[in-house]
Order: sequence, then C-alpha cells, then structure tokens
Amino acid sequence: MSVTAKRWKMTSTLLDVQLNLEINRSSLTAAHEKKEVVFAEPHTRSSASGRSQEAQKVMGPLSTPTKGPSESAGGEPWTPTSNLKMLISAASPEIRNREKEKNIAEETENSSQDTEHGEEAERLQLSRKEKSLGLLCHKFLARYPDYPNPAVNNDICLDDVAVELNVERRRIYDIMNVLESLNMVSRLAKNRYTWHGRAQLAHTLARLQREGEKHHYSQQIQQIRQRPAEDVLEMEGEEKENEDTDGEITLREPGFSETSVDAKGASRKDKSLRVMSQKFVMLFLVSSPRVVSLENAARILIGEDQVVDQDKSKFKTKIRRLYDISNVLSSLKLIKKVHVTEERGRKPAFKWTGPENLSLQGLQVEASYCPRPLESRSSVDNCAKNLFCSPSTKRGFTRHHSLVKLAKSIQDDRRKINSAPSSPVKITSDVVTGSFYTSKMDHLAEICKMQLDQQAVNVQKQSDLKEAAHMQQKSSVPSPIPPAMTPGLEALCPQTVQLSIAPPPCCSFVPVLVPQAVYVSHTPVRPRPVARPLPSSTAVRSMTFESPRGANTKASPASVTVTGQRRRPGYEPASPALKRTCLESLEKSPAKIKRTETNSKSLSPKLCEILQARLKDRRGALNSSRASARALHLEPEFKQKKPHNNPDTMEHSMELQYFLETEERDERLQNQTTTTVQESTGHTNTETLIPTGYLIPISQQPLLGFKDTPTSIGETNKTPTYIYRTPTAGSIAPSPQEFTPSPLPVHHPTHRVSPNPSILNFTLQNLALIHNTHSATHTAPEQPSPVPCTYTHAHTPLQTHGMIFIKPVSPLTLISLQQPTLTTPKCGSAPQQCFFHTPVSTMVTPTPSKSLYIPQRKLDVSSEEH
DNA sequence: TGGTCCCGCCATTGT
DNA sequence: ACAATGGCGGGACCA
Repeated sequence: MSVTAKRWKMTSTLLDVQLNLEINRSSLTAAHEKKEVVFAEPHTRSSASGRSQEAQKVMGPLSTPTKGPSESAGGEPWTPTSNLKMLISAASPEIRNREKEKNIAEETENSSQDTEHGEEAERLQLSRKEKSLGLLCHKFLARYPDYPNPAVNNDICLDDVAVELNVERRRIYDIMNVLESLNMVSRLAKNRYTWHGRAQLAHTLARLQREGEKHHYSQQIQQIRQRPAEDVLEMEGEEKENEDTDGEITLREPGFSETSVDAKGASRKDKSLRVMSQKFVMLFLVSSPRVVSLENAARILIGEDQVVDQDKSKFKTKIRRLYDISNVLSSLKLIKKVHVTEERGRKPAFKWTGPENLSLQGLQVEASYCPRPLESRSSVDNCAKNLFCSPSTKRGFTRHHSLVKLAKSIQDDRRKINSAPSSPVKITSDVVTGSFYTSKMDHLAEICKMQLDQQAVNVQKQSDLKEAAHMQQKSSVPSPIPPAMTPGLEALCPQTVQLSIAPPPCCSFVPVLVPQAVYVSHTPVRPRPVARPLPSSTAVRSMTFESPRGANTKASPASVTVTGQRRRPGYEPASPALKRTCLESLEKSPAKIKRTETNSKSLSPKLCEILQARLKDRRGALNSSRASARALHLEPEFKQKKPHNNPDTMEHSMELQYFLETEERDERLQNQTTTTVQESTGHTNTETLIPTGYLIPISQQPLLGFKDTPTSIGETNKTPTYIYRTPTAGSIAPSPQEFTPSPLPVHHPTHRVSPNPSILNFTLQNLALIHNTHSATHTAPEQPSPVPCTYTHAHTPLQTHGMIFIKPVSPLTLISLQQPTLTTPKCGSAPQQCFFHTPVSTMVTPTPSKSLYIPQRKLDVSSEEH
C-alpha cells in the first residue's frame, strides 16, 4: 500500500513536472525571445523533485533497471492538476496518448499488488513514444528553468534524475551529452552536472555557427545536396580531412586531435554524441535554408570521422545517433522535424527553429570570451575535469612527455577530488579558460536583462532608480554593453585576455569547484598551463571553507597550503589533506550556504540586478577573466569575523590578500606570482586589502582612480563610469540613502552620498579586485601600509578611511558554483556575477551604525548535497 | 517498408 | 577492481 501510495505520489510528481514542462515551454518559448524570463527557482522544482526522489528512495532502490514501473506509467490518479493535464494533452497528442495509457494502466493496476505487474504491463504497453528520448528530455527540461537563477544550486545529480524520471542512466547520458554540447549543462563531477539552461545558449550557438562557417559546412551541404550520395561520401571524406583538424571544433580541439589520439584514429570522444551534436547544430547554422536532412548530416559527419569505411552500417548508425540528438534538440525547440524532397526522394530532415542572428549576440560575448573555440566552452570542456581545459586537452598534455609528470600529479589530485562521490565539483573547463566567465556573464546578462526589464517596471526605490539612471547614462543601461565601458575595463584588466587564453594556468590556484574561485586564485599571468593543478584549487577551497568561521584550525592549514601552492604551481604535498578538507567542507557546505544566502538576501534585488547587468556587460567587454576579484569577494560568513586580531582571521585575510596581490601582480605583471603571503601582506597595496575581505580601505580616490583617474575622488562626482566610481563612492561614505538597499549604511556618515552600495560592491569587486588595488593604493596614498592597516585597524580604520569591511569569501562559496549563496532569486539570478551583498559594515566591527552592503559577486557555490 | 529509435551489451574511461 | 560513461547496432515499433 504504502508503496502504491508512494508510487502514486511519484507519478503525480512526474506528471506535474511534465505539465510544468509543457507550460514552461510554451511560455518560455514566447518569453525567451523577449527575454523576459521568469526565474523559476530551480530549487523550487528541485525541492519538489527532491521529495519525489526521497520517496523513491524510501521505496527502495529504483535501480535503473527497473525503470519501467513508476515512471510515467504508474497509474496516476487524477489529481487536481488533471484539468491542466487535459489541456496539455489536448495540445499534445503524445501526451494525450500517454495519459490514456496511464489511465488504462492505472485501471489495470488497481490493487497494490498488481501495481507492479500492472506497471510492468503498462510499461510494456507504453508506446515507444512515451519512452522516447524526446519526451524524456522534455521531462528533464521541465525540471529546470531555462534561465536558472545563478544563486541557486543548479546541480544535477544523474542518479537522482534517472530515478526521478525513471529511466536508465544511459538515457540520461544521451540527453546530457547533447545538452552539454550546447553548454546548457556542464559536468561538475562524477554523476553531477550543473544546469546552465539557455543562459549561454545564444553564445554557444553563435560560436557553433562560426565554427561551422570555418569548416565550410555550408559548402559541404551544398555539394552533398547536389551530388548523388555515393559521390558525396567520397567527396566528403576528402573534405573531412581538412576539417578534421578543426572539424571537431569543439571537443576535439585541444588535445584531441593531437596525435595522441589512439591509433584508432578517432577516440571515442571524436565520435561522441557531443561532438556530433555540435556539428549537427553547426550544419543548421550555416545552411541557408536552415533545413538539414539526416542523410546529409550523416554524410557530412561521417566524412569528418577518420574512419575509413563508410559502409552502410556506419551510415545507419550515424543516422541513429542523429535521431537521438534530434530528439533532444527538438525538445529544446531548436529544431523541428520536417521532410525534404531531394533527388533521392522524400527524406526526413530537421529545420532549425532556434534563435537566428546568433552572430550578433554571440559576437559581443565572444569578443570577451576566450579565444578558444567552442571546444573550450564546449560541454566537453566543461566537463573537463582537468586543469586542462578539456578532457581532450588533458590527454594531450598527459601524453606530452615533458608534461606528463606534472600533469599526472595534477590529474591525480583532481581525480581524487572529483572522483569522490560527493566529489567536489570540478572546475569546468570554461571556468578555467575563462569561458566560464563568459558563459556566466552571458547567463547573467540574460538574467539581468530580464530582471531589469521586470524590475524596471517595478523599480521602487528612488535611490535605485537614481542609480539606474546613472547607470543608463553612463553605461547605457538598455544596451547591455556600453561601449565606453568596455574599453576602460579592458584596459583595467589586461589579464583578462590572458586568462581566457591560458585558462589552465590560471587554474593553479583556482579552486576546482567554483569558477569564480578561479578568478580569485588564479594568477593569470603565470602561464603554467600544466601546473594548474587542482591541488591548488583544492587548497584554496579548503582555505575558503574552513577558515571562515572561527579560528578553526583549518584556516591556518589552508592558508599554508595555499601559500605553498601558490608559490609553486607545481603543487604540494598537503594537497591530499586539503582535498579531504574540502570534501568535508563540502559536505558541510549546505548549512553554510544557507547561512550565506540568508545574509545575501538582504541586498536589494534591483540594484543587484542592475549591477549584475552592468557587470555582465562589462565583463563581456573585458572578457571573462576577471573573476578573481570575485572570489575574493566575500562571503557573508566572513564578515562576521572581523579583521581583528584574530589570528585566524588574519591568516585568512592574509591569504586573501595574497590572492589579491597575486592577481594584481598578474595584472600588472609586475610582481611574480611566487610571493609569499606574508610578503604580500606587507607589500600589498590597499587594494589587496579589499580582497582580503576584511577591510577595504575605501579611499574614494582610489576607486575612482580605477576608472577615471584621480579626479574622480568625489563620490558625489558624477563618475562617468558609474560603475567604477560607485564602488569608490560607496565605500567611502555611502549615504544611507544610497545604501538603501542594504540596511547598513557604511561608516562614514559624513561623506557624501555615495553611490549605491550595491554599485559600490560591484565596483569593488570588479574593479578593485580586478583592477586592482594598486589604483586604490595609489589613490590612498595617505594610508601608509594598506595591508597592515587592514589587519591592525580592522574596525576603526575602516571607518575612518571609509574602508569597507568585506568578508572573505565563504568557503562554501568557493566550493560550489551552483550553490545559491544568495537566496534571493533576483540577485542571485545572475549566475556569474552574483553579488553577495554583504553588509559590510555589519561585519565590520564598530560601525554599527551603518552597514554597507557591498554586492559581492557571488561565487557560485553549489551545495552539492541536496 | 522505410523511418524511428528503444534498449542494453559491452568497450572505455575514471576512480 | 569497480563504477561511470557512452559507442553502437539489433531489432521492435510506427505510420
């Protein structure tokens, strides 16, 4: 009985999901274009699903094998949603049928006992369509919002999904592979993916389009269309070779194509569904009538393969795969099935129904993106567990004699980390490459836009409005990327480019999990691709996690580790321990995350959004790289800790500073990466402080300096680039008003009104971190030793100088990207650039009076544990 | 009968 | 060694 009930529950859940799905789809479809996206809370859904999962679990292992029973089949009682279902089914024949069957099945199964049998029968009865990959994909998609709130945990657990959807894992892989190829998901770790939704889709498609053009797919298609099949094949084979190299644009690129590939020629990956999917999409994107017949697509794709024999079976297999891909793409509404009549007759084909004008959208982003082609971003890359961007890359390195050892050690570390069941999320290649940023940025941008649109209407607070106005003026709010901004930004962060280019290198420090983390740790400057060892990242993580709260011992160790690693990209002994630590921390993370969220909530969504949007634009301009700053950006948790004397804190701050310094250095290129923490502390400029998170000397000047120049000092000023200034101003003396969003006004009462705190934070994060401190430092010449001051003065100093206390990033944050550190949907909405609005002042000691919220970029934290 | 594509074996790859 | 991935193609289902 109980079982039946549970099952029933599950079934209903599924149905609901589907319904949602349908609804979402339709609404989304419409909405998409508009960009008005409703942010469905992933969590929300997930929570629902989670329940179901739990239920299932309780029920027992619905192991993959048993797939059938509960799935759609289970007779599902007509629930309140039945009406909705009816409507849906009316719209969808398939659904209708399914419903019928379900009903039938249900009838069949009346008794609990029979249930299983009934289900079995039902399952058998289920038409193929019901089990189709397309439908499954629909169900899957229904579980996640098209534009996930970055703040939320968007992790996808394959096992859970498989269970919930009642399908074999194998099927899930098919879906994930395709989605991954479009960057809609990225693999974090074993069994775990992160949902990106369509946030990056446009960019991805744009890239694919370019790639496709690059490979002359359009020409091939033309030729194929005009020639008889056989000829085509041959021809294609020839062409292929050319393409081959790049052909695989995506996945292969990095390492793949290398000779290293197995003797076979093409490694598995070459034939991977991901690659096929991307190529397939490319075909659509480059062909004038955006219609591609499966046959032609198969021919072209086969041609690319090194495979010699293109026998029928091969062709047939290819076609089959294309069907699989098509089903998923169809579910995504990117293509729809049609028929084309060619010389050879009427053939099945697909028509592109996805976004057009990709180039426009994509280009902007791309510019900012890393140089790498799709590959880097490609899902594969994302998946890449390695430091090296993509798996393929990894391989390549590994095989490289010189690199082998180094790579090996790194990989080992990584493996350990990733492999763990609860394995921390690995950094996506994107992250490493910087593409992550990009993607994130994109994501944010979209979200921001949407939010902005919505909010625009709502904009409540005057202050907010003001700011918005500012922003618009300066940055041309409406248009995501203000041209003016871009240049400046770039100038500020030259590194960006580097990062993107040599993502791996950056990684060294980067915590695996969080992309942002990368930013933080990264030392873009150093090009040590190989070195990028996870370990460092690990170290970082551990540091992050542990240190925050108390004087826990962890902090210190972490710091130590970090230091060592930093110095040596090569990596260190401590790593294992660190890893463990990280893992542990991860496990614990959920709670922490929640806390964080809570804190973050305080932010004003609007501001956040605006900021995010700006940020996004900016970022786009800059290129992703600048993440580092973010990492530094604080976590709410830390804030509590004061900069005080607490040794731990100190260390923590030190570490942060170190990071910051590193970044700065990189940016500047002046310093070497190797500096030790202490050194850094000593020397670091004020900016460093910021990252440290503890105290941020906000010399308005400095901030202003970033962007503009010294002149900007006055907060009041109308800093042209509001972004930059904002921070400064805000930091300096945020007027309560401005800070409106944040409850706590910043210290200086006296100061003039500063821009919105959020802005401030934003600026700080971006500029300061990114930009660097030096500017700040310079700006605040007055302050003798920025760093020291920070520590020492902790409380008072801050206020005095208008320093803002920023809490260091919470460990958790670093850890999981997806995690919604910020609960607030809106704020969080921006995935990449989520800001944590930490009540700076709050944390800061004494200044009780005003707390400034600084929007911090949130490090995506994914709390794995659901 | 051709189009579809589910299903799950089993090779790879990762842990 | 075991688990996670995912290539692959037999053969069933559909129209």
